[in-house]
Amino acid sequence: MTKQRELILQILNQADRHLTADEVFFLAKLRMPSIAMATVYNNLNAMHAAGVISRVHVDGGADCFEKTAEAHDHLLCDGCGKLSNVRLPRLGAQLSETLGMPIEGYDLTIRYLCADCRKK
Amino acid sequence: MTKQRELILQILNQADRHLTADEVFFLAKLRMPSIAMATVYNNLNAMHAAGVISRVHVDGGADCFEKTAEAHDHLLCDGCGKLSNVRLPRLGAQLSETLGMPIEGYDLTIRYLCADCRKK
DNA sequence: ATAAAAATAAGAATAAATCTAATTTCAAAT
DNA sequence: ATTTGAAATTAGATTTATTCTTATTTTTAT
Repeated sequence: MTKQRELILQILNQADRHLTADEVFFLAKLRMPSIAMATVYNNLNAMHAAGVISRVHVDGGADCFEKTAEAHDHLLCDGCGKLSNVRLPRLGAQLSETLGMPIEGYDLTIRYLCADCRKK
Repeated sequence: MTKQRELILQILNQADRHLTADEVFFLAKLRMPSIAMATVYNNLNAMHAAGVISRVHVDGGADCFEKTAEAHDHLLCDGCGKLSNVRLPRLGAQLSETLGMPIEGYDLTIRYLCADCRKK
C-alpha cells in the first residue's frame, strides 16, 4: 500500500458521491502536488481489479469511481445527472434463476427522475 | 432518409451481431467509398435518439450498435466477449415496483459464461 | 549496504467520439 | 429547366478519457 494509493483510497472513502478520475486527481493533487494522473489511473484500475472500488460508466461522460461497500446498483437521474446507489439484494439470484444458469454478475443502471427534478 | 442512412440501417439489419461504429464505417465504406465517419456517427446517434437502434456500452471497448426490435437486456460473456440479447419482459415493471416510483428506463448487462466458454 | 522488484512521474500516444467549416445534395418554388 | 434554401455530408481537426512508455524513485528483501 503506497502513500499514493492510500491517499486515493482515503479520498474515495471520504467522498459522499461518485468521483471521476479527474476529480480524484484534482483532490489528490491538493494534498500531494507531485502525484501524476497515470498513478491515479493505475491505482483506480488496480483497486477496481481487486474489487476494492467499483467503476461506473456514465453515458456521454467520464467513468466514475466509488468505494464498494456492498454489491449495489445505480440510479441515474435523467434530469440532473446525479448518480446514486440502491441495493436490490435479491436481483442477482433472481436473474440467474430466470435465465436458468449461473451468472458472473451484472451491471444495472436505472434511469429515473430524482425528487428535485420531478417537481419541475 | 438519405442514401447514407439507408445504407447504415441496412448494414445493421443484415448484421447478425452487434457492430461498433468502426465496423459499420468499414462495411459502409465498402459499398459507398465516399462515406465519412462523422456521417456514421451522426446517423447512429440520430437513429438512436429516434429509438430505431440501440447503443450498448462495453467496458473497455467501443460502444456497439444494433437494430432495436424490442426492449431487451444484454448478456456479455466474460470469456470471449460475445454480446447477445435476452428479453426479461417483467423486469422494468418490477424494478419500478421495488423502488416505489416510476422509472424512465434501465440498462442491464448480465455477465456470464457462454456455453462454449463454460466447457473450457 | 546492495540488489532486485515494484511503483511513480511526466508526458507522449492512442482511440472513441464530437465539432467545425466548407461542400454537396435534394426538394420545393420559380 | 433553374434557382433557392435548408439539411446532410465530407474531411479533417479537435477533444477527452485513458493507456503506454521510459526514466526515475521508492520499497523490499538479501
